[in-house]
Amino acid sequence: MSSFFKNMQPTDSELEILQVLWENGPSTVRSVNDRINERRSVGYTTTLKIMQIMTEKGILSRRKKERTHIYTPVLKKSETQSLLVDKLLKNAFGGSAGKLVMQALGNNKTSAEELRQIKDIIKNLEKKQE
Amino acid sequence: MSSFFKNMQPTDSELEILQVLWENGPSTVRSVNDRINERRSVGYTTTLKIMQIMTEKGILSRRKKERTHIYTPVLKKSETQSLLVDKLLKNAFGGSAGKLVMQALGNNKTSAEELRQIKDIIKNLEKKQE
DNA sequence: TTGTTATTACGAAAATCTTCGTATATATTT
DNA sequence: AAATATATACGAAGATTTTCGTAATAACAA
Repeated sequence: MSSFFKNMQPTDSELEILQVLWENGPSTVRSVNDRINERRSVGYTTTLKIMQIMTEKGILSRRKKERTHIYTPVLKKSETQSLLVDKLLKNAFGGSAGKLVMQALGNNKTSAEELRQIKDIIKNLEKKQE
Repeated sequence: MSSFFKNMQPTDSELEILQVLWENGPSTVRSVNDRINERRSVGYTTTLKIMQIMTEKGILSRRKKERTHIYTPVLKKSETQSLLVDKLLKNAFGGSAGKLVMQALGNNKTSAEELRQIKDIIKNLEKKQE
């Protein structure tokens, strides 16, 4: 991943928008704003402004499609998630992924399927450590 | 945990200070600032100000000890970590702890000991699910 | 063509964060 | 007691975030 993004730290509002784009794919401001308004009330121009700023920052890109713009996240979902996890790890868990994992597993319900997947990952990691 | 703290979202600077307090126990501004200055240069009054604001917000408490103040985090380390994990979970992983865990384990080196502990946790969770 | 609607651009206000300078108070030292 | 050192309080500047209102632009409809 380009080192340019190492310092990307989306704000809460920006993350809210990214989530919509991850779920729905490339979208117009209108569409994103409608989606957000299902949960809380925000003006159209507010969402527009934040998406414009995100574009300036390089978090989103856009292309003209007839009279509107279609916005797309520059980084893949997993890349952004990775940056966020790394940041939390560094800022609150002294870099220990294990501690973070235990906290996440302990406080939340995780499906049997996911638990199985996690066990596979651990198995692979242990194999590497030998 | 009191619902009062559900919205506590320490900023990066605040988290930096919390980390020092977690590691060193209740401390003076001087001591925290010295610790931070081992890694980056910040003025004493900057640290003082942030710790004063954190006290106003209820993130820290303080007591007078002779001529200085001793600051202490109001929440335990694990409680704050839990809040931060929950927030990241909600904001970036659609609530799926499994996805977060996989991301954290995949991108980072975790000690054999920690992997063992995580397996224990999973074992217990699976037991509960049956 | 003239009015209506949907979209983007621009600018600005309010809130918060980060930083530090200066003033004040309280010890400590000479 | 006067000078020095240390700590807190206060305020303010600059940056960023969040929120909208208003204006300009472009498409569409009557």
